[in-house]
Amino acid sequence: MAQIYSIGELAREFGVTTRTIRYYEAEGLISPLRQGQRRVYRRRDHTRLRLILRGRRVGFTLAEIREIIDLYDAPAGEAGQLHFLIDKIADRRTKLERTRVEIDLSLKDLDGVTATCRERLAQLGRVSAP
Amino acid sequence: MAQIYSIGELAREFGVTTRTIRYYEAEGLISPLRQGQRRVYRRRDHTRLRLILRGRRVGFTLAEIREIIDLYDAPAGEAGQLHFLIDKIADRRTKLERTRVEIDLSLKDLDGVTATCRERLAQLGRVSAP
DNA sequence: CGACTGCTTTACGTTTACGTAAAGGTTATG
DNA sequence: CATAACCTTTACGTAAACGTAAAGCAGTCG
Repeated sequence: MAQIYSIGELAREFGVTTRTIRYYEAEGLISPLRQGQRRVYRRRDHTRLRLILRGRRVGFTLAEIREIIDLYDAPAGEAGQLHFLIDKIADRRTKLERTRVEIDLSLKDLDGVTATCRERLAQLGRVSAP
Repeated sequence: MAQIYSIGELAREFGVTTRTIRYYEAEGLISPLRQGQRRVYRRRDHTRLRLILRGRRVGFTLAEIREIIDLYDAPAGEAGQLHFLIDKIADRRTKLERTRVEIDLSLKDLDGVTATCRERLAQLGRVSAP
């Protein structure tokens, strides 16, 4: 029952190209198994890719994403490493929360523009078709 | 009382380089006045720059930002243009709202990682210093 | 058997958003 | 008057994140 995927299946599901997925592998973000030449992706790779793409959409660079993944991947080690990871995550949280605030501000900006548009439309209506 | 700024002042205030500001001008995003050779920025340019930088931080490309700015800048014209602008803004809103959702999901992801870290730390504590 | 489909590697190309000199004009300051 | 401290243009360079093309192997369908 162990779900596996080919690179093409993953690409279709997530709406990216196979090039992108191979690139992430080359950058050390995913490590699929192999059956002969072929890449074989497990559930954890699937999850990993989902997290990577989400990270990208919220504005993280691949380097930032990798920093978390790397640390999370091999933290069997010392407490120091774990604390370091926790700190890194706090950094990412801070960035995300800032971005959230900016998004809310941007939404207000856009509302303002829309309002101005509607006013002008109303004016046009009054002038051209009184 | 009309506030004006030099390019250096703007750069310092917003924490960007003058190169960035000149680049935005070359890309048609800002149009400062000139006094001789020198660029002179008014309040509206100041506002414009703030909006551009915010747009960037929330994940818009300069092309997306310009599309709004361009349309907003010269919409004295027809109703069709105004409707087009309103549609574009709706697109941007949609994108922002999606990003917001993804940010919330990412925050949950990060919380999960942190929780795992803390558990492992607790285990380490129990083992190495019982 | 041949053509198609899907995978592989290698490698150069591209876009975006600037960075980084280089070479020079202009205004204030010691 | 020279030397900063600004500004200017021109132009080549760069990092990130892929795109795209070439050339080839492996299974499978008619």
